Amino acid sequence: MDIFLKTIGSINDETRLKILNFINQSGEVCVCDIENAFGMIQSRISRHLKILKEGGFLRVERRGRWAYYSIRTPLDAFRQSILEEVKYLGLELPTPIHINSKGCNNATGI
Amino acid sequence: MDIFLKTIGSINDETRLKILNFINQSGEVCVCDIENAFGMIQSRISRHLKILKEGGFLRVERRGRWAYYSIRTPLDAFRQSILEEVKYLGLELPTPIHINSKGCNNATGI
DNA sequence: CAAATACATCAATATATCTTGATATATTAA
DNA sequence: TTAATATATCAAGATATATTGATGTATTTG
Repeated sequence: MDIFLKTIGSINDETRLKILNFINQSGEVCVCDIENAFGMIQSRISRHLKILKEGGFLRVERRGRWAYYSIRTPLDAFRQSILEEVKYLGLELPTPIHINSKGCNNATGI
Repeated sequence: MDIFLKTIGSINDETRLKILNFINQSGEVCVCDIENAFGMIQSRISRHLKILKEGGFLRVERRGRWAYYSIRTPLDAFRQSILEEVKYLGLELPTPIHINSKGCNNATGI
């Protein structure tokens, strides 16, 4: 029950749906990629990623100073069906930005 | 997107999950059935039913002074998968009460 | 080592959602 | 018609969640 509510709660937010969709279509991205793509401050993105991770949708891998987020695999059927549903919501993906004012340019991972 | 969030929001609450599960296993029930079964005040149940209805899970049919709620049919695949998932959460169903202090005893509809 | 980068977390505020009690509406029964 | 029942809705307070800006931590670079 608690896990279910955590999962549901994690997708009960427009920003997180967009982030989830973005990662689903991008593959592996680091926090600053999302930060740049969405034009939102880092703490906000970081918090949403944590919630999506705790909702069971994402995995993180730290490499150097970057944290790479991607869709967790294997993903159970229920979360897969959610991902599919989200995919067809017609959410506009932010235009991918590959170079950042600060130096992060790991838009597609590595 | 708005519809999706409304659907997700409607199941993002423990009480509503229990009500949804209860209706799913009971068939057609009136508000006072749920009120009695869960021991919650009427306005609370009524509000949750409205939210579940707006989330696309329920339909209502008014007959006389009763409002009978049941799972909406046909139900799209996504909401069906949610119902299935909820079904296996191990939520304890309240013991069905058929006779009420006030007079409602329509526990199983009709 | 010192500075910079990438990310996480915290505290404060804003916003949304839930619960309760009161009230409104409609239907039926007396 | 009056009273009672079943349900819906509203207003107020309580609780939860989101956003921001500040700070903390680890890693890399010079």
